[in-house]
Amino acid sequence: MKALPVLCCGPATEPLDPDARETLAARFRALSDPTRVAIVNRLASVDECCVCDLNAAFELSQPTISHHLKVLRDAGLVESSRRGTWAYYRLVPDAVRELRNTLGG
Amino acid sequence: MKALPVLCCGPATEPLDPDARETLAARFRALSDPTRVAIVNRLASVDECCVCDLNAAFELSQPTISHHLKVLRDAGLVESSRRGTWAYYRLVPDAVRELRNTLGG
DNA sequence: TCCTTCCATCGATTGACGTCGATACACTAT
DNA sequence: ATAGTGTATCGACGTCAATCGATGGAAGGA
Repeated sequence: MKALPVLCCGPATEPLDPDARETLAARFRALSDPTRVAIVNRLASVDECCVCDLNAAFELSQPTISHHLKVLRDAGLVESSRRGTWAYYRLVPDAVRELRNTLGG
Repeated sequence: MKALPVLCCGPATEPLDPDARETLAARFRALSDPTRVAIVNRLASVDECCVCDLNAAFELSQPTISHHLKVLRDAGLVESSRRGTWAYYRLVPDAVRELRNTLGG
């Protein structure tokens, strides 16, 4: 996912071309679900988290959690790595920071 | 719409209760559409805007624009006032700032 | 009063999303 | 090999959202 230097909603914002609108909307959409907000929130306080812990933490089926993680991955908000049998997910701080910056400085 | 002091995604975040998850997700969902991002972006640079201008600016039907404005209104991101025949929409800067703050300081 | 303009709402349709069970895949241990 | 566990993907279902045409309502002008 490319960097997104343009602002959308803060002071001194410049007009957005259709591409930028789509990109921004896609990123906000990744956070438009309560479960995904909660996942990101949890990752923000934990640095790294096993999927099995997330499965236990949210009263949702394992495929549903896996789906939400994929949405967050596709949005570039989280990244994963397998170590042995387990998959660990981390937040991508730069992605969150970029998203915050698009809301104005 | 109430204030939302809790952080969701930044450093030193605290766990979110289900209510906060819903509220945050609802606000992000309001920005999960390219047209709504563009509307907010436009309002951020203009201070006030007539609906008729928005209807002209986006190649969508008048009911569709009205629908998006209602979504943004319900999310507390914009507010409107009628003067004569025309309706004027403004950004609610505090709402945007709050949203930015939930992404971390 | 009647007509026109601007905006909001209604009803319908189409497409996208959240959820789950079933299944497939990867790794470990026996 | 075989069994078992942790994760990802698939297919399907129900629900919600985006869009439009049609309609309603408010304000102003002839």
